[in-house]
Amino acid sequence: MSETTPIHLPKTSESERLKRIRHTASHVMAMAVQRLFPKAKVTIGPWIEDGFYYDFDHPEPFTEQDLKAIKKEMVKIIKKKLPVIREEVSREEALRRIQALNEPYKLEILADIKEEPITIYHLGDEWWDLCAGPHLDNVGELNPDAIELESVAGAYWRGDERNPMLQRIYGTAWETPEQLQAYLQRKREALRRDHRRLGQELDLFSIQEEAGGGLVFWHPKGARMRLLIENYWREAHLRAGYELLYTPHLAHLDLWKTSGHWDFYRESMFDAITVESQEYQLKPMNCPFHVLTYKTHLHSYRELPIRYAELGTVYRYERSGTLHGLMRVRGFTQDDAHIFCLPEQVADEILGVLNLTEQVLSDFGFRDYEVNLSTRPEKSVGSDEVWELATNALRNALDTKGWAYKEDVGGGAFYGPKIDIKIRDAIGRLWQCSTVQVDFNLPQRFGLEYVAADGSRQVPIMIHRAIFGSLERFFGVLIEHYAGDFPLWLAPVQLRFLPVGEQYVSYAKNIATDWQKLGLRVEVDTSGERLGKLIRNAETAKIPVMAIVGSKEQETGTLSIRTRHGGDLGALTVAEAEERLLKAVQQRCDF
RNA sequence: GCUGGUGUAGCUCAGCCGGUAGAGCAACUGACUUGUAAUCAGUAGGUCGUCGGUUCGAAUCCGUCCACCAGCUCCA
Repeated sequence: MSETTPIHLPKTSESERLKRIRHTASHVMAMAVQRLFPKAKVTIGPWIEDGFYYDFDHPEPFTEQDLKAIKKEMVKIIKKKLPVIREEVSREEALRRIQALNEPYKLEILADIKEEPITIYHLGDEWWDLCAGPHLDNVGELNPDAIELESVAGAYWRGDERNPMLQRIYGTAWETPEQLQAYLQRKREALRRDHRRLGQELDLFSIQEEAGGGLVFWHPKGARMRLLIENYWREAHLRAGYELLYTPHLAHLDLWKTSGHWDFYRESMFDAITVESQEYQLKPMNCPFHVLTYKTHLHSYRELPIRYAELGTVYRYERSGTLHGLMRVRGFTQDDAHIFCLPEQVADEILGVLNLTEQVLSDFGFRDYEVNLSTRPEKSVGSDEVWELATNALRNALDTKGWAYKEDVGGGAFYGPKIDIKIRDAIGRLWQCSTVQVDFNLPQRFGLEYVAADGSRQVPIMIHRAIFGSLERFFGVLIEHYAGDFPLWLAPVQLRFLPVGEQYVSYAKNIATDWQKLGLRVEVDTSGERLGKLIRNAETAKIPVMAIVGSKEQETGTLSIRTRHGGDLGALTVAEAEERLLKAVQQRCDF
């Protein structure tokens, strides 16, 4: 693939200077807004990793034009070089001053501040805000050419949808104009890689209004890639000691009541379907089906661990506003697996999952991860001891694996703690894909058991895990990671023959037919265009290898090879080209 | 679901204050006989997202619903 040099830009949290710049910029923006729109009430305006925002309560929506005017006003304020002055006041004094300004949201914020004295930051003597800081010493330190107001969006007061909707203005501010340009360049790069755009351009998939939002159609080229991904996955799992299952897409609603999903997950489930006065539920998860499969036999401790894997398609209700290309959909296929094991096997099994995950992800080009361990949430089932045991098992596996991780307290599933693995893509973005969860809940609910060495019946421990997470999302991430420029082994079309004239089409077709039989994905361009156009078309289709055929090639039994990244490689015999192709595919490297 | 924006040909988009649609690319046809990122000419292609309203007349104004986009909220 092409080596896109990652642009290194500090995040706010990594830079004390940026924190000050963005905090101050946010206040300057708020001041500018209130000068232009006296009806605007201020709320909060923190820094975020790439910039800052400020939420306003204002009766009319802000427009793009308004943003330009606000930026202009900010520049005026910056040019005044107003000093930023910190003042400490008593709670009473702060209250008095806020009331004088008639800022209701500030009153609420004040009520939430526990400490005293209250800190206030003044911009000269023209404007002030409650704020903990830190700030620049003077607004004149802001560089107007390193600031940009980006967008307006709705946001609930205090992030609660029962509260009034405010208007949030997003902005970004940097130390230098060069940094701002690099940031904007990174945004353009993300846009270039957008899987929704590439999915259409490369004809990989579609989501159609006629069918409904969040429902994915895999087109022939996308389907070829999915098949490759699935085949890889099945082989890897069979080698790792998993058994493969296929289970139905729906089941009696009662099954979901037994599993607990009806109680804990109903808001994400489609409504039940009534058939012959019985209620059926489209599955939002595969676990109960794997549990039922386990239950079809009485198992001995000698059989454990049992590892069931399935590419299981699930349907989840997602609110319409949250759908997003392949990343957030209503129907998707999980690469799901459930491991039933003995308590003493848990640590090893989790380690095995982490090893398999690393192998699979790295084969797809992802070698950089961010790992989170999520602990017990408020809404959950099971005893404290059981949670403790499960959480420790995950911790131990991570320690053995030697992976650094962060703990997300309260971020676990309702039925157990989990490890989440985010993968870092070519431009440094993180994507949630893999997950490993210990589940002490479902086995109990379904009365799972095995016969122990002493003949007693015991409850097995269940581990739930996915590596890709969802094939749809993983495909989306792959598209963005490679910018549609897939490695040879994954490319939907690996090679295209470009005949210089129509009389060479049959020569190309003969080789193409042979190569197809070897499992290579090749095609012949029969459009009859000139070579320049044929190359251009192959390039825009991001086909990794081109084989040019004309009189020279036909006479000598050769192919002139041009690769997408290596340019013209000159003539190779058909046999040489074939060998190199097969080898490159097998080794998952470039031609 | 909420706030704001958007929806015109397969794709990207133009179409002012209302007078029943246009470009480029793609597609198709023909000519050109072509050698490493765009040959030329022609043809065809649209209930202007949906349904309703205002009007003599609606792509254009109003309402509704749907979808998408930026966020919020949610997210096993």
